[in-house]
Parts: sequence; C-alpha cells; structure tokens
Amino acid sequence: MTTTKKKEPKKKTRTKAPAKAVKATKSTVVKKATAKKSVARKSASKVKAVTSSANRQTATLKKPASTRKTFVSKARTRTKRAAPKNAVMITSESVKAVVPVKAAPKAIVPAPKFEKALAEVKPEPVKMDAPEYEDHAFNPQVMEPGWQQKWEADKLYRSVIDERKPKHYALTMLPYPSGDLHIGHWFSMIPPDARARFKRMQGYNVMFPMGFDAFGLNAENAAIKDGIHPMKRTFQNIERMRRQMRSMGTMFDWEREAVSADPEYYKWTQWFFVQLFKHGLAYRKMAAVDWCPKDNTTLAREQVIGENRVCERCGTPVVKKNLEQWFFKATQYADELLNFDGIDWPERVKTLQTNWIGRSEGASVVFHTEKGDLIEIFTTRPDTLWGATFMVFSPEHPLVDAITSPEQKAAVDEYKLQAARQSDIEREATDKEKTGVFTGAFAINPVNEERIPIWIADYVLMSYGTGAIMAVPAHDERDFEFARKYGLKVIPVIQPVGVDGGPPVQELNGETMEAAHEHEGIMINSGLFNGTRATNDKGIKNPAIKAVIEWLEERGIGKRSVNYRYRDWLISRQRYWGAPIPMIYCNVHGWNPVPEDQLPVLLPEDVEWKPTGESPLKLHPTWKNTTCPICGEPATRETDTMDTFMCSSWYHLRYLSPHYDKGPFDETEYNYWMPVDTYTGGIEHATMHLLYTRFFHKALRDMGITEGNEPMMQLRNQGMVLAEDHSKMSKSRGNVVAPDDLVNKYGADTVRAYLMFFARWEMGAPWDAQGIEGTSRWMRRIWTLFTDPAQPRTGSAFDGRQLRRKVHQTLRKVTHDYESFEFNTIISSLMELMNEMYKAREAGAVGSPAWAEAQAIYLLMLAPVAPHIAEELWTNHLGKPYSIHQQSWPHVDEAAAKEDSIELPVQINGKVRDRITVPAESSEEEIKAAALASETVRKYLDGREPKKVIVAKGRLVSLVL
RNA sequence: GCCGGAGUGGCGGAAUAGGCAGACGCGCACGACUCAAAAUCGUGUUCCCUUUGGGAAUGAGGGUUCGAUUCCCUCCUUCGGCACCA
Repeated sequence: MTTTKKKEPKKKTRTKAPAKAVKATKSTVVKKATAKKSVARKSASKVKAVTSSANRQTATLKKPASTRKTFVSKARTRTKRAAPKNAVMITSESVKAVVPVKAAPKAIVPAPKFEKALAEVKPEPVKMDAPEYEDHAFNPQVMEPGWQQKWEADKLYRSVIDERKPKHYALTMLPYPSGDLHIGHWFSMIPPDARARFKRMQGYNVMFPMGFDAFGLNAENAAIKDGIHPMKRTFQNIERMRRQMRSMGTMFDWEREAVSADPEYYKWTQWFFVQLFKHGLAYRKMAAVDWCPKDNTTLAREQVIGENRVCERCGTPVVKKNLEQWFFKATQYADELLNFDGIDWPERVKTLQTNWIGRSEGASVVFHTEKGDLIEIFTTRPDTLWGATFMVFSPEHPLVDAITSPEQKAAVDEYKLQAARQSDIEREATDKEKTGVFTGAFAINPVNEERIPIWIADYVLMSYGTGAIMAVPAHDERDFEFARKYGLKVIPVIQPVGVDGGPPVQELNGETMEAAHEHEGIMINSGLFNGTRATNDKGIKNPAIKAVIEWLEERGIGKRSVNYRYRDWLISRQRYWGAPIPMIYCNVHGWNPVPEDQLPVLLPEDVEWKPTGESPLKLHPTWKNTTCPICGEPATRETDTMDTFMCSSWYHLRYLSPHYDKGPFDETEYNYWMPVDTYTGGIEHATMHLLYTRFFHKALRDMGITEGNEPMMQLRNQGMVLAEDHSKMSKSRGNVVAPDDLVNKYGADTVRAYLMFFARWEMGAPWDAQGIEGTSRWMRRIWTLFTDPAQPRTGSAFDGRQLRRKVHQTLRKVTHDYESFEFNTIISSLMELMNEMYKAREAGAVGSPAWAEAQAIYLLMLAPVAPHIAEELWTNHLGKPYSIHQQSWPHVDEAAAKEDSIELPVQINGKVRDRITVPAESSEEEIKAAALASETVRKYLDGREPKKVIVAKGRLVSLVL
C-alpha cells in the first residue's frame, strides 16, 4: 500500500531487525544496480530463455543441462538476476546488511535430538474382505492386486530424467493424512491419474508424484481425537492411505513421495523461512489478528471464511487478539499476483484471487487539521473532493486523542470504548445503523479551503487505507446516511445528466436529495473543473478522475495511488504439530535465524502436545533454551510453529528430489521437470494454497532459487462429490462413501471408471450408489466381448469398413476428451464403441483384421481408465507384449474415420420433415437437388418453388416456403 | 449490494465456429431364459393430444436468424466468493 502510513508498533528491539531489513534492501539495490549491470544483463537473457521454454505448454525435447554450482552455494553467492517489475531486488550484500553478523555464527545449543517415532509405527492393516463376487471368469479382486504387485516390482511407473523425451509434470494436490481416503480423494486423483497415463502413452516422460501434507491442524486434530501422539498417528494414517492409493491402481511414483512432517522435508521448509527472513520478506509485528478459540491458534486472513468469520478448519467464529506474530510480505506481490498472463487457469480461480486481492485505483490526498496535523486519506473518487463536507476517522486512529477537543473528550472516549467492546461482526455488519461522535476538531479541505468537521465512526476501518476518509455525502451512500443522521452538510458536485447527455431530469439539491448519486455526470461546484464529464469508469479511465489527479499532483497535495484488500500472510501457529519457526531471540541482538547448517530445528517428542493457547513448545522445560548465534549468550527459541500452508507452498519442488540433502531440491531435476504442466485439485484452495504457492514461487524467483514467473502452467479443478441427498459428505452426518468397500465389491477398475463417468469432473455431483452397477456391467461386458468366442448370430454381413470407421472416430473423440479433461464422455464413447463391437461380432467380425485392430485400439484407449483389466486382456488374452502401459497411443486413421455417405435432415420452415442420404462428397447443388427430389418435400411444396434453400454442408438442408 | 459458476427427461448427464435436443448410463415397464429369483439378453421409456399423425419442450419473457440449449437484452432460481474496502 502506497499511501497507508500505519503507525509502527512501539519500537522494541525485537521488531527492529525486520523493519530495517526492508529499507536496507531497497537502498542497497539502488546503489548496487550499476555495478551489477553486466551480470544482470547476462543472467537476464538466460532467465528469459529458460522462462520462455518453461512456459511453453508442450515442452520441447531438450533443455540445456545446468552448468551451475551446487544449490546451496548458488543461493549464497548468486547476485540478483533480472527480475520483473515490482520484484524485490536483493543482493547478497543486502542480506549481510540485514543480519548484523560480525563474526562467524557461533554454534548454538542444539535442540534435543528427535528420536524418530517412525520405527515403532505399526500400521493397522487395511481390512480387505474376501471377495463376494463369484464370477470365476472375471475376478478383479484376484487380478488387480496381482498386476499391482507386478507393476511395482517392475518399477513400471518410475519417472527418471530422459532428455530424449518431452517431459510432463502432472501434479495433483496431496491429502492431509487425517484418516482414511474418502471418495472425494479418489475423485480428485483417479481422473488425473488416467490423464497422466494417457500422456505417458502419447510419448511424454510423465512424472506423477504423491505425498502427504502431514503437518497442521488436520493431522493434529485427528491425533488429538484418537489420543495418540501426532507423530505416531500421522504416520500410521499415511501408511493406511498409501495402501489405499495402491489399491486404486494409480501410477504414482512412490520413490518420489514427500512427507512434510519428515525432518528431511521440514529442514527445508525452515530453510525457506530463513531465506525469506534474510530477504526482508518475513517479519514480526504486533497486530490485531484472527484467533480461533477452539483450535487455540492464530489464523491467516485467508483461513477465516464466510459471513460469520469462522475458522476454515473447524467452523468456530474467530475473535481478534492483539499479538506479535510472524508474517510473510505477500502484499509486496499484490500487483504481480493479479497478472495471470501465460498460465492456463480457470476463470473462476482467477476471479476469486483477483477479488481477494481487491485492487482499487484512486488517489491519496493530504488534508490538514486547522492546527496543522497531517491527515492522509485514500479515495477512489478524487473527482468528488469538492463535495467533502466532513472527515471520518476510525475510532482507533492514532491521531484521535491528539485532536479531540476537551469538550468532546468524554464522548469520544466513551465511543472508543464501546467500539472496542464490539466484535468485528457486530461492527462491520452492513445493515447496522451508522453511529459516530464529533471530535471537536476541524480539517481544511485542500481543494477549496473549506473548514470541515472531523468525526469518528466505526464504519471506517483502521485496517484499510489510512483509517481516515474524506466524506462526500452527496455521492457516497454511507457518508450520505451518516450526514443525514447527524445533520451534516451535503453538497452535490456531480450533476447527473439526462438521456442523450442533455439536462438532468431533476437537479441535485443538497438539502432535499434522498439518496447519494454515485454515478456519472458533470462536475459542478468544483472550481475550475466545473463542466468536466465524469464517467462511470474507475481509476484514470475516468476523464474527471484523471484530470483531478494530474491537478493534485501539480499542486503537491495528492497523487495517484492504489490500495489493496490483500493482507500479509500470518504464518505463526500456537500449535505443536508444525515445523518450528527457526528463529532465536537474544536480548541484545534481537531476532536472528538459526544458522543454516544447524537446521532442522527438530520438534521435541516429550511435550504436552495438546493445544492450550500457548505453543506447547513454550511449555517444554528446556526446548526453548538455546544460545544466541551472534554472541553465544543465553537466548530463547521461537516456540510457535508454521502454518501448514507454508509446507504445501513448495511440495511440488520436494518431489523433484525428496531425499536430496544439499538443498531443497536437486537443480538437475528442477531444470528437467519444472514447471508443473498440469495441476489438479479442489477449488476450495483458490485464495489459500493456490495464492500462497504463487506468492512463494515469485519470492523464490526473486531470491534466485526458482525460475519463471509461475509454478503451475495449467490448473484444473474438480467438483465435489456430494452425498446421495445432495448434502455435503461428512463423518458426523454418517453419509460418507467408503472407497475400500466399493473396491471390495466391484474392483478398482469399475470404481475408477465410475468416478470418471458419473459426473462432469469439473462440476461434481451427488453420489449414486445404484449407478455404479452400470459401470460394473460395462466391465463384465468388455470381459465377455474379449474372452467369449461367440458365434455369428445375425444374418447381416460384417462390414469391416464400418467397424473401422467407428473405431477411429471414437479414437479421435477419446483423444480429444482426455486432453481436455472431459472424462465422462470418454467412458460413454467407449461404451458406444463396445455396443458397436458386439453387433460386429454377431455379424461375424471375429478373425478379420478390422476386428483385431478394433480389439487392440479398444484396450489401448481403455488402459488409462481401467489399467488392470486392460493389462489382463492385452497380455493374457490377446497375447500381446507386456505391458500395455508401455505401449504408444494409437493414431487416428483419418481416411478410415471418414464417412462415405451422410444422412441429412431436411427442415421445412424450421421443422425437420425428412431425411435424405447423400454421398459425403456431394456438392451443395447435388444436396439441394436431392432434397427437392424427396417425396415428402414435394408434398409440402405442393408444386410451389421454395423461397429460399439453405444447405449447411454436412449438417442439414433448410427450406423456406 | 458486488463478482463468478450453474439451470436440459424421474436421476447423472450428451449435443455449443448457431444446424436432427435428450448420446451414454441409472431407474422404470414389458418380454426371453428360469420351478423361481439373481445374473444375462431383447424391446420400450421427454411431455401432451383422439389414432394414422400432429403439437409443445433445454429456468421465465423478449430479440437477432431460414434455423437458438448455444448469440444479445430483461428477469427468476440456485451454488460459491467478497462485503460499511472509502
């Protein structure tokens, strides 16, 4: 925010370092800019090259191998690279300026060693009932686990760098290990799994990894409920979920699995925190923050949702608390986050993020009190400045006490108290009648020198803009209501225009008008601007606003300015189950990061881990005691842990090299695989994870750690699976569908196919337990079609061309649908083709080349949907080489797909009256002639000539009589 | 209030460079097989009218067009987000 002059909290030593950091960074950059020019130019061209290739959707075959040094040394030594506008320019020198390290960091007293509880984690076996299904010919319960084991033993889905192939990084949001997988997980994983398999068959080197977002409230609350230590409970759940995911026949590459609660993972989460701190992007401040009284922790603004401002996790209304917390400077990227160029993301998500960031364009204008105190305000309507007849301060505005007159002091104090007592919801309810109190002070309107009263009112929020507004009652609804209630002056300055820009129907009169006029018009009562046309456009697109801003800037009383609703990301959590924030506080040296070679700061195991409102780590007798990395004197650790969204902001990077220990990821892997080509997951993360991860990527980019402007090139969101009664599925309602039961009953292939078929994937739908029977039937019919050597039954002769046409038309359609996430029509097309093949088989197709081709192509198209049955039929029944999942996607034979005659409907006056069959290559004239020759048409024509004949080639003939 | 999705048979849905509305599946009905049931197979299934046949219909109403589920306008319902944001 450019205009907000928020008062810094009382300067304590502890807040100094980060505040300084920003300043130091900026000034250093300016100084260093020239010296670094050549370096910057050099790396700029490189960045550009890499970015453009990375941003291409279909990756090219080869990227130059990295010639850089190891990761850590890069992060330390690399100077700034050309970064886009608005980026933080940071140099290693500026980092040094931030942290006043004189000597080499002293070894600190290490945190107690975490005895890995993993060894004792004995996973509860996943219950798999004996199959009820009694069809011996087709037995998925036996066949599926068999193939799964073979594929795994053969490492079929392992993804390794292969420069000869184009890469495809398919990423699906990772689950919280809070219990069993539910059907929603399957819905989010299976269709993307099928698509990843399809991409693989198309010749891409596909990486499709999976992991667990294992820290955080979800996993911790689940552990609390069971009364089992979160470490133990979480890893037990992970083991269960891994098995369940395997039973789905997914192609996840388990060698790339990443678990955010594993020290080898969170070491780097902490390392990132340190980098952000060193670059001035992590800071600590006292603020009125959102607190969930049930989960006993603070929350980020994004994690407080809905009208009633409830906790995103547990639905409890949050309260405000004044606390000192750690923040990430996400607002620094507000403008860049509004730019979605080059990425293929759904409009819905882009809109949600845009609204969340809430950019408003306008002006900041400087007012003064009569006595000379400076008041800065933000307005989106500088063209109405002449109509500002009073000012309103938020009750918490720091100037209030100083300007209040002795006569008004009692009333003002009373009002402030009452405002403080109210909850946010009460205060900010839009339907509440406005209240306020006069301060006794006056300001001077800088555009016309008018003396205007200053009021305080709780409809002005300290958290937006500057906490003070100019009130223009004639043109703002809220100000109007306030002015009428307290008898304040109303002066219209925008005269509405009548139709065609003529005179208004009724001229505005400040005394009598009944509502604010918030729209376009002609400026009046505005000095030299009288007669200027004000449109409904926002910002400087509005000529009146543009003219006034230019004038304000000339006179030095205001300037163009932008305001955001977006807030910095609060990441402190007063909970046990998270990555400890790797910071140390010393009475002399303030806050300093734990030296990087001493990461990770491990979570202690022996704590009372249940939440109390204070961080459990604070209550540990010794954990927090350490020594200052600068002076070696006794110091204390930060005892809060990090928001789990911090862990998930970079998990796509950890998959690149989950066991790499020289950095958060192996650069060679990064250079080959990144960026993520296709990202899939729920839309509920639109303003949380999906915004955090973009911010995170941009921050890392500016620190020289990542490349390109965006981490994920294409995003697709699945809808939600609702319960059969259209309500949300939840354990408490008892309406959840357990996928394990479905797999036991029908087999994974059937469940997979049904999940792709029963709804539009991007929409979701209520679950229909009956519907799966149809998909199960389809599987069995496929089995029969391939395994039962049926005798020809009908007399009609088999036409190989017709079968081939259907096969290749289906292939074309299915290929398109995999590409564009239209999974439900893949299944219906395959069902249709199967029905066609049944007919062909009855006509005696078996044994013909067309039949053999149809069988092969059918299984190849089916393989991504139903990997087990496709493999079984391919390998064991058709005797083709193992594995079907290593075959290439078939090519459409366009000649075979072509129709040789087509049936066209004939419309007469817009109604279909007949159909004619013509050769596919017929000319318009021929089609027209054929239509006019039809008996039905002649009957309707009754000897007359049609007024008009329209031939839509390949579609229809339309006659107008 | 603002922003953004979505409204098609009993149900999930299909069809949009404007061109046969209801593909595919569920459900339902009838039939075959069976002592019977299940499974399987076959036929039918938007609604209305007195049949041959005709009419109406894609949330409602209007418009553009030979032709609109698709494009435009005005509404309605519903889901999601934001909300005294100056």
